[in-house]
Amino acid sequence: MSNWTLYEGDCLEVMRELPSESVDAVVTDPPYGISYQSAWRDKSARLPKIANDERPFVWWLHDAFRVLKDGGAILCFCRWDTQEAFRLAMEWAGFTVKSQIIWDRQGHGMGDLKAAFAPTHDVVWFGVKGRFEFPGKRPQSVIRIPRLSGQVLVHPNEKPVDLMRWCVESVTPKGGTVLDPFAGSGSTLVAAVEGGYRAIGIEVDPTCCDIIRKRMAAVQQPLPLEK
Amino acid sequence: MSNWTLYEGDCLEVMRELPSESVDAVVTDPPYGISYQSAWRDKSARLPKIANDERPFVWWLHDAFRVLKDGGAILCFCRWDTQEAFRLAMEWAGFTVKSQIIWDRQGHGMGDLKAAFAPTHDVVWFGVKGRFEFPGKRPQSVIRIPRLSGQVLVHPNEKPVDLMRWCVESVTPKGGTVLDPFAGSGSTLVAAVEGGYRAIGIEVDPTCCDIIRKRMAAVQQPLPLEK
DNA sequence: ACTACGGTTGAATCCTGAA
DNA sequence: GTTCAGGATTCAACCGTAG
Repeated sequence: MSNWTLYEGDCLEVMRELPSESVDAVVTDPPYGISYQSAWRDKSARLPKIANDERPFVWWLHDAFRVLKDGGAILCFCRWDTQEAFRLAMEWAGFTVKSQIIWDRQGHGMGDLKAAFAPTHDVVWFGVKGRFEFPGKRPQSVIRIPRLSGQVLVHPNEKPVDLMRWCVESVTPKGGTVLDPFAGSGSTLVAAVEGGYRAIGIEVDPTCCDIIRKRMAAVQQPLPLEK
Repeated sequence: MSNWTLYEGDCLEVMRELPSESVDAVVTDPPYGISYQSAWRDKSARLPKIANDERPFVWWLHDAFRVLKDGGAILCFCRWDTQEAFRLAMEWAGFTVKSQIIWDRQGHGMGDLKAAFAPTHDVVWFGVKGRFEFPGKRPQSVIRIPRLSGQVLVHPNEKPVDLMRWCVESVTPKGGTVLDPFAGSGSTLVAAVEGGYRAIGIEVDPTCCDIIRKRMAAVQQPLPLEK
């Protein structure tokens, strides 16, 4: 039996079916706007980008709270200018937001070249349900891992596995279950399963799902041979 | 004639008297609104409470906007959990908040040891009035400078001069005027004057003012002798 | 009286870097 | 090495007051 599951479907619908208090941690990178189903596919289809398409997609947080065990944790990626929406929604969903974590990715995109600092970081909110305790050493609020370069990307928003491993290991009890409702390129699942955790992923885009299954097949190679 | 001025008094009263559009940059570290008092050891050894620290102290922002030249910038330090108050108030005062900057100070205090990441960063909001342009290279959003330890003067939160120099140089035109309405230990003034800028400081605490004057006297040593 | 709540006090926690 | 102080804290315990 496999220690990971991928649901191909809308995360709101899938999460509704997941049992309460069944996962130890939620680690995810939700979309910001209405093109959340697949920013990637939209891009290749050359849909025009709407300037104010920055509506944070927070509706999964309610079920995320229900599905999480008491004493469990959530790590939610966001951008500096949408962070407050996610922080508020997390609180409203029942989480206690305990920390702002900074992913110092050391490389930047463009932004406003004239009048804005080159953004080399992303924000990750850390929230808890009930009384949480770190499974290991207390981690620090800044994590410095270079972002993936454009050429190795299989997904526009792909996170380094090292980063996701740090996330998972920081907040999940050994062997626990990690849920990523926006699996995307699957880095969270790879990191979790490689680290000996159980993983549940949800992804609506079929192309992404194919990529995830391919990546996970490689991970599933006999673990003892690795490392 | 000196290239720096220190006003000993309440920043709201002093700023009211400053002429409009007279400074190129505001760089400051206001009371966070966390009612902080270090409670290590016994009561008698405690440092004095920071004035105006009960709630986020944002009332200076209105005059800060007026006093700033068009095209000028503001850098405002805050903590992750009070940052939103300052961002909102900056926008209300007229600034356009362009960037969130992270000071990775690489050392942390205590916080919630069980259920919060060790906070090793502070947030700095970057706002502009009108059309701003960086005087030099476009800076990045994460600045990594170790915090001071041990040699604290009076404030529990003295900033490294290197950090303030980076702040001042990033946003102030060469030889411009920098205003710090919460001069505190005076690091901003030291950094500005050392860098060939003009500096205006305001500080309400007489002890802090003495320390600032002492530090600035050292800075005023013939500059050519310094490195 | 007994609980409920708000405000204040001090103990305790762990990691880092200086001694 | 090894000890030790110190840290933009949080939490529990303890009041006093109010309902």
